[in-house]
Amino acid sequence: MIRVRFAPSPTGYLHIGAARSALFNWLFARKMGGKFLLRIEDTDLQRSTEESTRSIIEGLRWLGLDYDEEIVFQSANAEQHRAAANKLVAEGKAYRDFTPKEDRDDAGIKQGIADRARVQSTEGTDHRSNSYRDLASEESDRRAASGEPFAVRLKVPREGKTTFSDIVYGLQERNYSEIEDLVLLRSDGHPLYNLSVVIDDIDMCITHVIRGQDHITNTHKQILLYEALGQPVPQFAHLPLILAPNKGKLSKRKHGEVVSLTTYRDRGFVPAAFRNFLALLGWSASDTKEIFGLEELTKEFSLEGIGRANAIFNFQENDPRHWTDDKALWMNAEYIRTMPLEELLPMVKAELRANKLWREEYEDDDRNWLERTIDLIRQRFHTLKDFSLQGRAYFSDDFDFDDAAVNKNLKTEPRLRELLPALADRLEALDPFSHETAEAALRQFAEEQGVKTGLLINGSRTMLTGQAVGPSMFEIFDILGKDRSVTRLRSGVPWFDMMNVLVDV
RNA sequence: GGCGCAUUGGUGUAGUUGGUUAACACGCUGCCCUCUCAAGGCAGAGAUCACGGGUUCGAGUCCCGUAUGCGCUACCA
Repeated sequence: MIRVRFAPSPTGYLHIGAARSALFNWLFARKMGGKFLLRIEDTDLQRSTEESTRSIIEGLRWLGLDYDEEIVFQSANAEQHRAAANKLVAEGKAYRDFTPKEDRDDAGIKQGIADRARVQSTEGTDHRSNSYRDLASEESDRRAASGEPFAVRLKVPREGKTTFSDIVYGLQERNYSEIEDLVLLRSDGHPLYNLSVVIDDIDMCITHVIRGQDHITNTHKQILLYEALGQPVPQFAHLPLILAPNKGKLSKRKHGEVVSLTTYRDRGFVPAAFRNFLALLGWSASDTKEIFGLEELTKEFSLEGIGRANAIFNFQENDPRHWTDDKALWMNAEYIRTMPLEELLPMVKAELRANKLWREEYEDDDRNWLERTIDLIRQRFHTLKDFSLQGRAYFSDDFDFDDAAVNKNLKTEPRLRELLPALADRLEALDPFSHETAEAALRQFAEEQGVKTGLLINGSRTMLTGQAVGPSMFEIFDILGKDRSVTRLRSGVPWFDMMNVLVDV
C-alpha cells in the first residue's frame, strides 16, 4: 500500500510551491489507490503558529485535496524522537557532543558557512573532526550524568557513500566525507528536523517521499538515519523548484502575496483552475493536453512526467494586469467560461453574498434568470470578483459608472441626453419585450433619428451597466427586462456625475 | 570555498532507442467576425536548442570541458 505525506511547517501562509508539493503527493496517492497523509512539522515552536496550521488546512481544502487519517503534529512525537536518538547513542551509532553551543543569529549563519569553508580550505582544518566522537562511553555517560549539557550527533561513517535512486533526478550519490556528523538532539534536548522527519516517516509507514528539490542533500543524511535505525528506506521523488521571475527564490518577504495560496482564493480564482495551473508547473502529460479536471489529472498523473528544471513563476510586481502568471489568469478565465454552470453557481453565490448582492429569490423564483445572467456575463470574466465588480449592474441598481465609458459612449454625443430617454419611451411601449423586439425598435428608432445604431447601442450599454464593454446589448435588454432598462435609460445619473466632474474641474 | 542539480523562443512545456523546414499552450502583432469588449477563426513575429570542443554520414538528443543559475552546506525547517 502506497502512503505519502505532505509535511509543511506552519510558519506562515501556504506557499504555492508547497501547495504544488501537496498536489503532486495527493495525485500520486489517488492514482495509486494509496493514502495521502498530512503532518504538521511544528517542532520549531518559536515560529510555528496555530493560525498558520489553520491556513494550511484551509488551503488544502480549497484545492480539493482531502487527506486520509488524522493529522499528525510532529511536536507531539518529540519524546519518541528523543528516545530514538538515545537508543542510537546506546548502540554506539550516535554520540554526545559536549562542545558548548555557539550562539549565532540567523543572519550570521550563511556568512558563517562560507567563512568556515574558506578557513577549512586554506588551513586544511577539518570541521568534521570532533574529539567527542570517540569518547569512551563510560566517560560520556559520567559527564552526562553530572549534568553537563551535550548535543547528540549521528556517527557518519568515515568511508563510503550513500546512494539512492531518485524517481525524478535519477541516481544520486554522496560521499560520507561530505556529510557532517549531523546533530540529532540539541543540547536542550530538542529533536532536530532530519531526525524527526525520519522517525515520523517510519512511524507513518511512508513509502514515497515527494518533496522539493531543496531537500535532496538532506535525503542523504536521512538515509543514513534509516540505516542506523535498521529501517527500510522509502522511495524519493524530488520536485523542481518554483522560482521568481529573476530566477531567485520565491518568498513572501520579497514577493508579497503572489506566493500565498490564499491570495488566489481571495482574488477570485476557481480552485480547479489554479490547481490545473499548478499541476502544469513542472509536470506535463506527454501529449498536448493542458486543461485537466481532477479526475483526468489523477488518471494522467505520473511521477515520471515531472521535469528536472526549476520553473519560473512569471508575474510582474508593479503591473496590476499581470499581478500573477498570465497563464494562471488565462486558465481561470477559461474555467469560468467553460465549466459546468452548476459548479460555478455556488462560487458566484458566495461572491455576490459577500458583497450584499445576493437575493434569496435567486434560489427559487429567479433561479432561471440567475442562470441565464451568469451564463451570459461569465463569457468575458477573468475572476470570480468580476461578478460583483464589472457585473454589479446586473444584480443591483446601485452601481458605478466607469469614467472612460461615460466619456467615450455618452459625453461625445450630447444629443444622447435626449435620444436615450426617447428610446426608453419606444422600449416601454413594446409588448412583448424581448431580445428581438428591442433590437427592432432600437434600429428603427436610430433610422428615424438619422443616427448610427452603434451610437444608441453603446450609449445604452453604458447607461444600463455603467461600462463600455460587455455582452451584446440586446441580450442585456432582455436580461435586465423592460422596467430596469427603461428606468436606467431615463436616469440622469451618469450625466449628473459628469457635471460634478466638470464643476470640480 | 565544497558538493549536488539544472540549462529548448518572454513564460510553462513536447521532442520516442541521434535522421528532412524544432512542436504545443500562455503572452505579443495583424486580419476576419462585430453594437463594444472578450471568445472564436485565420495569419504572423519570436529559438543559431547556454557556450566550446568531441564521437558520428548525421546531435536539441551521446561524451568532455566552460559559463550561468539554483539548491544544500545550521544545536533552522
